[in-house]
Amino acid sequence: MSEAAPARPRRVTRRRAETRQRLLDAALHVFAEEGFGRASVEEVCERAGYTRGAFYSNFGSLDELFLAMWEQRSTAMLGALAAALDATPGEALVSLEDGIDQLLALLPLDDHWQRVESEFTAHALRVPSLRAAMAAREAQIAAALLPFIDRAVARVGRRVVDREAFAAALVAVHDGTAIQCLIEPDDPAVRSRRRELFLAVVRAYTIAEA
Amino acid sequence: MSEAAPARPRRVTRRRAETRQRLLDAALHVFAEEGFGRASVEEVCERAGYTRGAFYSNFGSLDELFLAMWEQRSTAMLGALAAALDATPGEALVSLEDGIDQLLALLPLDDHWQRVESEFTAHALRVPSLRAAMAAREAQIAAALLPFIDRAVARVGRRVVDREAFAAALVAVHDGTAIQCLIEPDDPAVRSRRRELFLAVVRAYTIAEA
DNA sequence: CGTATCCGATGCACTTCTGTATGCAAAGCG
DNA sequence: CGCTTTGCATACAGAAGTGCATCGGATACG
Repeated sequence: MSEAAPARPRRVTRRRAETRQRLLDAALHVFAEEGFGRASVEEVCERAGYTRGAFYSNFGSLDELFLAMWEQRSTAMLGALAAALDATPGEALVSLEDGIDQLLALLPLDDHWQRVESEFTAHALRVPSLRAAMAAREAQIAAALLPFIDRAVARVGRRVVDREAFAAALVAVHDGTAIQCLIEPDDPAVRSRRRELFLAVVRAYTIAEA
Repeated sequence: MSEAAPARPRRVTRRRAETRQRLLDAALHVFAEEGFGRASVEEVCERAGYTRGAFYSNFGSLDELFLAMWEQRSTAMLGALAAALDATPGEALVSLEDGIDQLLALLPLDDHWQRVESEFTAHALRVPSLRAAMAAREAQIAAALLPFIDRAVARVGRRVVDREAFAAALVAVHDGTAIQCLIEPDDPAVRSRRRELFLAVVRAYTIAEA
């Protein structure tokens, strides 16, 4: 499932894993500061405290590194989502508004990540193999999200009509409003409009349970 | 309002204007193909049929060129919008669905521009001066859109409740779904879900006139 | 037409990045 | 405890880009 191993995937020693992780962490910062397009292997390594030898021993290219980064991020996000849902007391019904607020709290709007991801998305659209990888991953995430959506919607006493369409709508609204929040981070109206839009979408794509 | 003049703004001769325009046109293609981050002055010049001398005589940097490009684009878009506004036959009532279809037809989803703009947006978020310029321009566009929205909504027999919020929601939905359309350009379901989402938003932010 | 002024080409010195090939220390294994 | 494998540093050769300074042909203009 995962990407083809970089060079020689002989074993995954502890040392190697740590180096990999530091490179990944450094890369996020470099991408955020310089932009994904202007980032160089050199700078990522320097920031991580390694040389290019370490990089090419762990990844084949910056693209490959990014895909690894994305997998980490998305699995972590799914994990957090699962944890949050499990933590909520069983069947307690919540108001729709409260449910939305809880959902929005789960989407942290990390500036760095948001910027990097949108930039990489644009980049991936240009490279067929990357686009395919991204679409596949996207589908995987959406599939993993569906059961959560059902549960969350049930908690506010509603039922989803078309799950696929609803999931796509949520993603679109999230992406679109996230950009606005980043452009004008200090305007509270942007945030409240974001909330309102989420509310409207949930109302439109679900119906109140009897 | 516009940026500081590139190098020496002595005169705007015909020759100079043409060179400028060719550089701008070439840049759009290069940005679209290579990505804004990976594009080089060199390649833009080569594609335009000039050397770097011409470039630095007209622009101070790629950023500066892009801002010029953006101003051109957005003013052209506003012009087209105004033209469409004037061209629509007076008061003929249309069904909501037809209205949405007409709206979607007006948003051509130009691949090149869409990609370039989203990438540049991410880039601009990193540079305060660029972000300010972008926010200002964005506000200007939104203001220009408002009258169009009012008229369009009136034509489908409805009335907007909160115009600002509605405009922001439309932009967010447009941005979010545009990305999805670019990621999976061949999936018709994506397009129809886009239409459905627009419908839902219009229904949520407007009320039927008596 | 003649000439003063532009405009872009050309050449250059410099920096940055790439990818690989080789070497060496440390970690794993019998 | 010695030997093998692993993981990263270092060295190297070269490609590509940058920004400037200078020059000559083109252009506008009286």
